Amino acid sequence: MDKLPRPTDAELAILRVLWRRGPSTVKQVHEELSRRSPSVYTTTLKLLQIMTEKGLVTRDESLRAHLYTARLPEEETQMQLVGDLLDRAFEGSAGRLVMRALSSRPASAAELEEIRKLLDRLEGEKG
Amino acid sequence: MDKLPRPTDAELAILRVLWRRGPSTVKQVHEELSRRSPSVYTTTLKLLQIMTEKGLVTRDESLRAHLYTARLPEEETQMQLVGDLLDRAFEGSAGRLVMRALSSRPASAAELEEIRKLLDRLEGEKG
DNA sequence: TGATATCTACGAAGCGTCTCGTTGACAGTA
DNA sequence: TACTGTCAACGAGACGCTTCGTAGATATCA
Repeated sequence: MDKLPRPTDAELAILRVLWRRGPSTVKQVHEELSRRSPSVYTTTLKLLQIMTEKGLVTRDESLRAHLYTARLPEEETQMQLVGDLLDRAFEGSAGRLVMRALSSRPASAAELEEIRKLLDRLEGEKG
Repeated sequence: MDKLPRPTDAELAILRVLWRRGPSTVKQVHEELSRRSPSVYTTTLKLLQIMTEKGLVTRDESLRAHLYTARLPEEETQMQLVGDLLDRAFEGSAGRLVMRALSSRPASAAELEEIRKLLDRLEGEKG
């Protein structure tokens, strides 16, 4: 039953807050978001309601201030988003996406090392 | 003057056709798209008109059947899209995006090798 | 010339996203 | 009880995306 829709930009911003903070009230999410760009409380509320309908978040109504939680962990959503972009713009080729990512942004030496290890592991599997 | 907007899904599908075929008429783009999912000619036309307004494509009107061309090459658009995703879902960390991409889709041995070479080059630059 | 095919242009409609104002429920406090 | 603050719910409006129907211009051909 569970094909969750791709989150929109505004929804993703909310998910980032929920991943960082864990279960949060509308007020908490709103304060976090308003720190970067001021907005109105009810906008955040409305988005969380829509996200609940879509299944992107779950809601605990046992307290007066409802608690919202991201339904999928950050890693899973990231994989979904990357897979999506892969199909839409890279004809499914992960290799080319990686090339573009590494060319467009510098990665730290530690990250590069980690990627190298992942490559070793992947090539080992094929081996 | 040139901050082009991020192309939508339908727009990206059209851009893919233009990158593959080069300058094309509405009819050619539409036939290519309809192969995968049937649609109406004027839908493709309307999208190309909007994309012209946005600057995503340019139009050569010298012939009766106008010729549309992608304004940016595929590589550049791909870098823009990856950078966008990086900011929206990976807090700017290219390393983590690469990890997710490689974990979520198998890459060919040749691609892995190419990535390895890129890593060598990048680490060489850092010295 | 007149009929037909091929194009572009235009506008509207359905839908989703995002924002915001208003209302009403509920708790705490004087 | 009355006042105040906090919260969710609801609905409307603006905008963008996508689709499509229709109209009008232009070429082709009998």
